[in-house]
Amino acid sequence: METGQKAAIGRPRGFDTEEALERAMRVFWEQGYEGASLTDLTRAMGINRTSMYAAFGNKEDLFRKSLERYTEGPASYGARALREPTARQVATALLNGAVRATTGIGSPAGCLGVQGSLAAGEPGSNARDVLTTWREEFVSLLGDRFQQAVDEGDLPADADAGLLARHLMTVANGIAVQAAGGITRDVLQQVADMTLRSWPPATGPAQPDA
Amino acid sequence: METGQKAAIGRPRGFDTEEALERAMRVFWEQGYEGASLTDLTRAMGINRTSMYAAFGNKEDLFRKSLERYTEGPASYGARALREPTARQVATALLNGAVRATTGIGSPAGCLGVQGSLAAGEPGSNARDVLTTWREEFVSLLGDRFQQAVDEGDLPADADAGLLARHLMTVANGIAVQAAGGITRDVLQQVADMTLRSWPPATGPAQPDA
DNA sequence: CAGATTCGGTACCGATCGGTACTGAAAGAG
DNA sequence: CTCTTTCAGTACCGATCGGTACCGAATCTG
Repeated sequence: METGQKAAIGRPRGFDTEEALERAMRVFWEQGYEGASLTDLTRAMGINRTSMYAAFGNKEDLFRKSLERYTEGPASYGARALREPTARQVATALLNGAVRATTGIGSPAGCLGVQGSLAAGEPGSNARDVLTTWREEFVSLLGDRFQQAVDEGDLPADADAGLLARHLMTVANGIAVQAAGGITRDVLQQVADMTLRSWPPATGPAQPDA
Repeated sequence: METGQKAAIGRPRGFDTEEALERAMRVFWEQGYEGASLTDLTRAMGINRTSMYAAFGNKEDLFRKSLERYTEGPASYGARALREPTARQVATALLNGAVRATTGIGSPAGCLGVQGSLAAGEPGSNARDVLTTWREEFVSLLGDRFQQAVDEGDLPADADAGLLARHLMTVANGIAVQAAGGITRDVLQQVADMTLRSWPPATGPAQPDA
């Protein structure tokens, strides 16, 4: 109904839904779910409240759709990374992509999937849970990809695919936090390079102290 | 005035300031600055609004004081880590401390210094900046500590102390994000161990692909 | 054209936001 | 005791929150 076949009858919509969603996404990205008011959102979208509710449902729906757009836009490096031919290339593409996406010159600093809502009061708890699920789904896919690499002999047979995925996600999310704090792209790229230089890290028992 | 010499005249305060601050800290920790309403805070503190304003100033002051208490309480592992005798022990204490603090059984999941406010609207921008400064101050201290290790020969002469500090902070903050998403202590400890197993990572040119 | 449908805009809903004036009681000094 | 100070509580402030009823205008079908 909202985005199905375009209704043949009635006055057509006077604004570009995709353009409006793009602008809403950026507000959520910059200010988080709770920090983005309807006034902030509709002002950035260039439409009024009524049109927003008619086109997107409510604030929570708008947030979900913004996250979808974010996934297919600024965060599409994640899906691309999963399709890289080797585990090392997957890791490299993921961290490089995270650095680029969280420090884009024309985009808000940080990652919508992290700073959109980490902790929230009751009215924002749904948005927080949506983001948690969003992150965990990616970790799961990443773990599957690394397990495939183990099965193919691309990673050592005793490698813990899930742990490698969790480790990489931890660094990627850490990069997002640094970026939100204003750390520059070149510094974060050095952090990513440093992580990748010792990747895959050993999964076995701890190495003795140097 | 607020916490100086106890005024000899007038009715004495009917609640424990430290206890009330501890409870406020936990609310900010769980719900973030914007997600914690005055009603949430005062209800948890067991006092009414008037008493809170008289004792702590306003919501922003209460947040700052909660962060101070957090620094000296749940986050005191940071200062302790800086006093470890070797750079490796500093890194180990920091990551192990982060894992423990963000997954404490009786405490909210995650780190107040991260999820307290990463992105915010205008009314919460001060709190966000306070936390950014808080994190950056620690990175600075950590960098100083590693530079000292370089000077002492505890780290290689060509090691980039600032970058090592940034890298470690990135992992620590990433751990906090995972913890906020409900990831368990043992998994995060494995992530920390994995990071420490290849620490200090090489600072030089990238190693060739395996 | 007539009729149906949706547009964008205003004005408003009850609830909650952070913050404060006011009040009567409690506890100090003298 | 009186006087002063601060307590804790209620009730309220204007502003803003997310969300909606209503409107005239615009644009479709037939």
